Amino acid sequence: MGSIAPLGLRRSRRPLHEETVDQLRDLIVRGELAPGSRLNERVLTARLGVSRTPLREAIKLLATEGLVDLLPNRGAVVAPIDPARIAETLAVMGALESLAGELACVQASDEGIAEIRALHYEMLAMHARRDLDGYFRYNQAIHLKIVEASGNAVLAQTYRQLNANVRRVRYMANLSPERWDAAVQEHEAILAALSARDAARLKRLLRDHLSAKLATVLEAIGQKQAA
Amino acid sequence: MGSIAPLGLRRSRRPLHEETVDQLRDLIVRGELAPGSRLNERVLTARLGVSRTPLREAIKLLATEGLVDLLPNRGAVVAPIDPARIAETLAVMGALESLAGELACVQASDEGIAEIRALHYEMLAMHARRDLDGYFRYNQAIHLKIVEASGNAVLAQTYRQLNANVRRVRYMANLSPERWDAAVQEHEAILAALSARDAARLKRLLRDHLSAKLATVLEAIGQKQAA
DNA sequence: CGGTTGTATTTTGCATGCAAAACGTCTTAG
DNA sequence: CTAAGACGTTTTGCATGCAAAATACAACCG
Repeated sequence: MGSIAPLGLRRSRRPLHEETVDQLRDLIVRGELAPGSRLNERVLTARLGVSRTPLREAIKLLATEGLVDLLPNRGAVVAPIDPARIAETLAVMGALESLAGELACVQASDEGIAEIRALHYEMLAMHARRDLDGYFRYNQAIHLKIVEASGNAVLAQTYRQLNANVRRVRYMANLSPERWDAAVQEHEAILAALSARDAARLKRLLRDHLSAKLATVLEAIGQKQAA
Repeated sequence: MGSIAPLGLRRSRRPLHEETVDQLRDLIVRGELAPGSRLNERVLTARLGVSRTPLREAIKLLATEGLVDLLPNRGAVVAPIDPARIAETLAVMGALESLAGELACVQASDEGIAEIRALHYEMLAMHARRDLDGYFRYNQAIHLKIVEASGNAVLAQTYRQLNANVRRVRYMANLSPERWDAAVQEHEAILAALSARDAARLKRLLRDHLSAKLATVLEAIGQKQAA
């Protein structure tokens, strides 16, 4: 089922452990490795085509990101999706985006804002087509761009790290049409505030947007667990 | 010169790579491994008494914390103290503490607040004695307690991680008497707002306190680099 | 028949080995 | 005297080996 390790041609410049981190994180975020499932080293080395050393380094990194739990002497498991933890994470991300919005209103270049606007329209296109996957992709890209537009690299990295954990939920959550439409409206307002470089307003909008997302996500998780 | 590895009695329950992360982080934060110095694996294995495997795992973890920089095929160096990066980090920490304060006003138990008050008085004692080291220790403890009192574990962990990077500066920074006194005053106000569970006020105080800290730290770094 | 203990197997945790890349040095040509 | 190149050494990156902890299983005892 899973794709075989590509092997062969390694443009040697990318360290194997980094590559492995990215592959593993992707498997976890996309849910291909289910929450709670054990990370057997022998199995994963075979699947990813690397030896245990870089694999173990990768697992430890992902543990600090909260994507896996380390059980001493018993290996690692994919971290379960804990609604309380997701809520906490989104609260933190809300504070970060809020700060990012403030900074972006001052720091962002006109080109940067233009790029965000472009992504916004791409997202609208996905929304019009009811392409949920594409929508999520552009949605993510927009939020990330805003965070990057803050010009604060530490902020951006912290945000990305937290985000990995939340993205996992997406593959379980089906947005209701109403919420989807509302989210798009919120994005319109966000873009307008950013374009006007209205920091106070953007800050508030981003925080509210994240709050709404939190509610949506928690509801989705609730449904999933009830099912 | 450096202390020899303790060796011998390992209460086997603590994984060696974790132990190594903590030891290495401590060496870096305390400045015993100077910013910019290379992390030679052979040297460090000898110094810490572990083999290369857990050491390398530790180095990679610290890289994600921003305490070391990884140079592909050329090992790792202790991350230089970059004033711009410190500033960015403190901005993020300000947002986090600000959120933590808001939450703590709602979430904290009376006992939790009492403990913070106790730490505050310990800190005052250190201030009265002009014990800068002790002061810093209690200062840290207070800020950490506030963050923990938010009841948001993700927030607390994120904060701690960022904090490691800032703590390094402390060992270079000598507070001016005026700034020191002002900081103590700010802490008085912070404690008062927390005791009153005045979220809006605490939020603002914490943000301002961090801003002042930022200014202090940047100035200290400037002096150090000028020297 | 249930529970417990002894044993084989698996799996992890750590140490070490091996090849390739980087680094330093010495030589030599200009 | 400088610069460039070749060679030897060091160091990293990854793979693998080995011992201990954990797990699974089975026989034995109650």
